[in-house]
Amino acid sequence: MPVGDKKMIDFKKELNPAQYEAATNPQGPVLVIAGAGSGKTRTIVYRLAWLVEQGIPPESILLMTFTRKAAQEMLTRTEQILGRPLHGTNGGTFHSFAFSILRQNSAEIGFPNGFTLMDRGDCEDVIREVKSNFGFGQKDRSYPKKATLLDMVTKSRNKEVSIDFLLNSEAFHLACYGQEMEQISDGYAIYKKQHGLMDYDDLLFYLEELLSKDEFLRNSLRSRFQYIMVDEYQDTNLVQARIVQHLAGKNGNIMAVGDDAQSIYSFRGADVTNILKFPEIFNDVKIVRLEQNYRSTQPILDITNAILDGAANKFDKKLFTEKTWGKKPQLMIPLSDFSQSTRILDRIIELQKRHGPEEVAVLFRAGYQSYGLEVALKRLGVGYKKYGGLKFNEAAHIKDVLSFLRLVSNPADIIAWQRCLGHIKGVGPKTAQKIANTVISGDINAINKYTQKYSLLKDILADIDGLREKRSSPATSLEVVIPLYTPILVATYPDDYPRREAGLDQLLQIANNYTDLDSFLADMCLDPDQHREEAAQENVLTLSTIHSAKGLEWNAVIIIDLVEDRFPSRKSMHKPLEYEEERRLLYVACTRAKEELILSAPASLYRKNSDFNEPAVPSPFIRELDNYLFDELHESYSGGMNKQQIAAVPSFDTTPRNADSTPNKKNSSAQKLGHCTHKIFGRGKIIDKVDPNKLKINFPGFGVKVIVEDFVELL
DNA sequence: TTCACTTACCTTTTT
DNA sequence: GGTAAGTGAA
Ligand SMILES: Nc1ncnc2c1ncn2[C@@H]1O[C@H](COP(=O)(O)OP(=O)(O)OP(=O)(O)O)[C@@H](O)[C@H]1O
Repeated sequence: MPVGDKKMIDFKKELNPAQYEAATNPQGPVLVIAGAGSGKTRTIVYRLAWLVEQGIPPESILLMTFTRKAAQEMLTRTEQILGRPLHGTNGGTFHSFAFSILRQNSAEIGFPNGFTLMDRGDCEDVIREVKSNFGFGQKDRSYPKKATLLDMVTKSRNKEVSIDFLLNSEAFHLACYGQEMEQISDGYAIYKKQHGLMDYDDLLFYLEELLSKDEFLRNSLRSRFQYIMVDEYQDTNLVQARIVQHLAGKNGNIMAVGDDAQSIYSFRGADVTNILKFPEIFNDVKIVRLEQNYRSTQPILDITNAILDGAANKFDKKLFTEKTWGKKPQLMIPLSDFSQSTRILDRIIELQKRHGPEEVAVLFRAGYQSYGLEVALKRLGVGYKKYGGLKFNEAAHIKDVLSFLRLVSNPADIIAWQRCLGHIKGVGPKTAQKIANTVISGDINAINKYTQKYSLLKDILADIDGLREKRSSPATSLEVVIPLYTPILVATYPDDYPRREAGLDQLLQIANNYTDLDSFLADMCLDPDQHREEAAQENVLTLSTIHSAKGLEWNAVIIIDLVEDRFPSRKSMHKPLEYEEERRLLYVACTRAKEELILSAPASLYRKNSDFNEPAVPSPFIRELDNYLFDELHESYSGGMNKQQIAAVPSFDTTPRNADSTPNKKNSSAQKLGHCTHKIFGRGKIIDKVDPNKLKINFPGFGVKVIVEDFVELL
């Protein structure tokens, strides 16, 4: 018997009793609902290992996660535990799973010639096309932009509410466009269908359609996937939950895992009621709660609990840890976002010495917030990998090249035609469409007329036809397309083309991993992060958006730009539901830390329009925390970081100021508002009181500023 | 219809 | 200070 290197796993030793119960009871529906760091992911991994040890065929296991990377890591982890490879287990996202099923059954859902997946930019292009075909918003600058329109269209789809309802509930200022948006939405759907295109939402809805109408397929998938596990269930949307029901059945061997306090994707239609109602939807659900946090030290847990305590709807999480030791989190107040980069850089280097380069991460709300730090890191030669933010395959030159390959696979893809042909001199969107229609119709004479007029067109068409006939691999195809495209690249980006050429090389590297063109093209949408892995250096610092950091952990975590307007983002400030989601986002961020947590709230932000540093207020989530939860460090004008002198700095008091300590709004027109002084701008004249606690002040030499009143001293 | 120029408006988060 | 959309000449 080839027992060989097979390890014996002591499940009882590796798991606590609740985890053990969840991992080793595979029959029937199970819900694991528990706080951050309580070992939910670990439970899934051990369940996988346990199933395989019991002799369950790996290919009868389906693992759904929120990124492919997460799935991959869990499978790798399982292999390590088992001490042998795991073949045939299906792990991925709902979207990638849906794609794999749909491409084999495309005719059944009305795509007899297959379909092409669109990324965000393609969808926006279609929206623009549809909008202008309707003639909506012509010459009207205030008309919602294509990005906004697409947001509303997909959000109404994901939340499964009408556009009117959506606008009334969360974008009231757009409510007057409801009728036209409804039309755009319909037009968008028709356009996609006509041109063999699908967006991310279509994958899910068509899969649902297929599962509900094709009983044979449903049953065969059900018997194929006997054991289903879904991670991060709090961030699934309604249609995903229905897909799970189709696949598992109400009595199926389904394990859902999640934490309602970590729901951070409602902006794209995720609905936390999925996890809360799970016990009602499935039969005889075994509910497992985990209460021990194995990740973080007590002081970090204290601050994360305090962040949740401020939530409008309380979470009943009582996490405890045995790591009762540990450093208090630090709140750093650099003088500006500019100096934040250097101060943080100092800390990174110090932390990496103690924890190792890979055990340090910098997290932020939005991708652009790390730009300053990235410049500083590059200057010092500190390696890093970045997750989140701008996507490699959304860069114009990558999309250009890919659009050639898309035409090989789907000639009906007008959006791709427009990209390809748009670079020919004298050809714009309209001509491109005409040419495309001619090519599709196969009218040789008409095609020849065009190729005579546009010499480049001849080469393009010949290459596309050639590649289609030879059924060339993705890499071979790129090797044909890139030389064709390079002159265009050089002409379009005269100062920038070397960098972009390098990007095309990287694309070629990725293409080498594929034999099938359609899989390659789909994965460029479904797994937009793989180029990062491709180029990633080992054992380096991580920079990541918080969304992309979900489920991960590091010894030391730094969160930057924790100031009002940036975190929470300005748009969420006045929308209670979004505001609460921002709070959970901060909770997710802080709970990534095992031993050290540093929060940074620069005292001023550089504003491009005024070309000045304007004072910034720490995030309300920070202001509302009790001071004993963290140590506060302020950057002095000489550059060092000092423990705060309580009296010398403004207090971040959340309680409204006493009315008599500030000028009275009621009489502001009649009454003199007086003067004040500010740390940076000096003495100024108060012009007006705006918001509940902000003042409009004219500082001689600096101009008019709006400043939170805590930051000025009234005279 | 295309393209180069001008102007308005912001810059979440992701499959 | 960068993109997206409108303007007007060719
Ligand atoms: N029973 C246990 N014994 C030892 N370590 C554990 C145990 N359970 C979990 N851990 C460790 O705690 C850390 C957090 O676990 P895990 O990532 O599974 O938590 P999680 O609940 O998925 O967290 P999150 O919701 O934040 O993603 C990991 O380092 C894991 O190895």
